[in-house]
Amino acid sequence: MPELPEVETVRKGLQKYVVGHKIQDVEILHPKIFEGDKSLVINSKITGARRVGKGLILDLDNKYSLAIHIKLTGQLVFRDKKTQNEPLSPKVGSVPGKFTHIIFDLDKDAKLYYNDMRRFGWIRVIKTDGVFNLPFFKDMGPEPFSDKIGSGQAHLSLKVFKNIVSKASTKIKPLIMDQKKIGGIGNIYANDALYKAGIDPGRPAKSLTPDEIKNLYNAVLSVMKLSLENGGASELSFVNILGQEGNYQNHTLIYGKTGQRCKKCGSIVKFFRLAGRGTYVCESCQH
DNA sequence: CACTTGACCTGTCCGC
DNA sequence: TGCGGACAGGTCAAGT
Repeated sequence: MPELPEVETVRKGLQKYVVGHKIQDVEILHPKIFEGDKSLVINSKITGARRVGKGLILDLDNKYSLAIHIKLTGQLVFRDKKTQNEPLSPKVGSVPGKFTHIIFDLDKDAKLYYNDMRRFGWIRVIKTDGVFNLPFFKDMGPEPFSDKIGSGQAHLSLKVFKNIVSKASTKIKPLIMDQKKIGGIGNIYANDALYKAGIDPGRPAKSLTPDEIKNLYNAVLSVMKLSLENGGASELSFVNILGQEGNYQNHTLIYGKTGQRCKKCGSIVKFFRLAGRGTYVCESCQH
């Protein structure tokens, strides 16, 4: 579930609360999550928070960076004297908690906790100028909104989107979720965007007409913009930097609505598996 | 090469 | 009440 809007929500929080702090120590409670030598980041100051696709980068003032991926259930929660009384979502519980695996001890009595119930996520120490040598970042496709937010990743303009879609024989849903082709789109927004654009997720990408491509492009931007405005979707474990939930899960168009009636035509929403992923479709609205 | 399946994990939900 | 099994979704590795 953490897709572009969720990860961007975390990035904004890191920028606001964590950037400017110095890392005094790193407590590694679960070694698998933290890759690299923690002594390379201790006593350095955090100078910036970037996002590339669904990945995060904390830049330090010593030419090193922390690359972070929260995968499905990762949480980054900041606490200091001012924020320690802010209510935490039940999805966090307490910090440190049962699923706290990494604790960054920051200056000014602040801490940044990394929680991850399923432990799929990772934090890597890497040289700042080597971030894009990591395959995950190197292979990231162009992104929606990168002209306005993000880190200078190539921009997914309509022209670029058309070029990607019109050439691919892959089914349209797995295509737009392929991070190498387009950065940031995951299952929730792929489902909602295809529904909004009235396109069958199983259509071969190159069968889409220019109008359909344009509609889908606008639908992707629209659902993600709404989610950004709502602080992301908190279906599973997602919370922002203060441990608070987003609200897009209450605005999904078709994601998670199996058996309910389509808001456009009243047909029953169907669920099936496409390329291994849960897929929701209104068969009378999506062609 | 494209595509599918399994692995990584654990909480939640459903049926019996 | 409890137990087994399916399921959730991001990415990578391995298999077809």
